Amino acid sequence: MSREAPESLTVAEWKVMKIVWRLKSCAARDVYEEAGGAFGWAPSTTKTMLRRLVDKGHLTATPVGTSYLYRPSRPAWPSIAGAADTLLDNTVEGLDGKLLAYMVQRSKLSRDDLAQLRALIDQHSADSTEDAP
Amino acid sequence: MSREAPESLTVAEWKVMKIVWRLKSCAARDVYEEAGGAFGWAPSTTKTMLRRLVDKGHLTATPVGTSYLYRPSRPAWPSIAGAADTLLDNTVEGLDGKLLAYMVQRSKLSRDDLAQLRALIDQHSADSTEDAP
DNA sequence: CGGTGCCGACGATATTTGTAGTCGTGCGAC
DNA sequence: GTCGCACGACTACAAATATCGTCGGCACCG
Repeated sequence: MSREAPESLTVAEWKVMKIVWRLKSCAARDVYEEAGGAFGWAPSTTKTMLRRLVDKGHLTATPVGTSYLYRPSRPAWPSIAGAADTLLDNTVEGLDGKLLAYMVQRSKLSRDDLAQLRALIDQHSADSTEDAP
Repeated sequence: MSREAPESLTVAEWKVMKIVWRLKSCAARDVYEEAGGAFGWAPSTTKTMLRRLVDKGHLTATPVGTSYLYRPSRPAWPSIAGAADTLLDNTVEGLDGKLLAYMVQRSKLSRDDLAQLRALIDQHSADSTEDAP
């Protein structure tokens, strides 16, 4: 079976991915220095994570000299969307409004984002108004 | 620091909690009958989950006759908000706009919810406009 | 050249999850 | 009264996770 399933990330893996996504492309060192400071991980822990992530196909390692250059095999978005799906799925019926509101508040969206979101909402509102017989 | 933070739920635990949240208050039987049908779990699996959830403090069990009545110790909201926090936290800088947009689309919000969300966004937009230097 | 240090590979464990079987017991049907 | 059945308590156990340590090798310093 082709293993292209989006193999969801574990908590520890997210932490590493977040770093690599931000750095775009980096040496193991970059990652474990940051991870060390941020989560108090031993270098080996981070190395293990990197290895696992490569195994799982989340990261790509390009040999460079004696070492590797790590970079995300795919953009962050699919993973985030996947996590969002899970969240929505876990959300109890009727609480999604509250959830979205909460998230809008917690996240600091740019004005652009807010504008786009509003447009989207307007559009949906229109639709649902029409829907209503 | 004491981590009274709502011991986050595992995937399997969410499934159970979702059922109990919906039923509000129920017998083990109610849960494992539903779980059996929905996820194909053996009754024992569900029972284990219930026990673990009680242990972790997510559920409260009130003795009733020879059995127990299970009910959520806390409303669903805090758990959901916690999951939302995690998601936002895991979200790479700059993708939250997209994330919110995605979620608005995926979730089927009621017109009321949409209206409220829009109001919230308008308010934020106003704020951020003022903020703008 | 010989030593030193860093890198990735791999192995080791402790813990958590997911899934399920078994057992003693009391409730209610005969 | 007795028998079986449903329930909760406990146990089991494999797989996944989270965390590290160690080892062999190569690149560079001196």
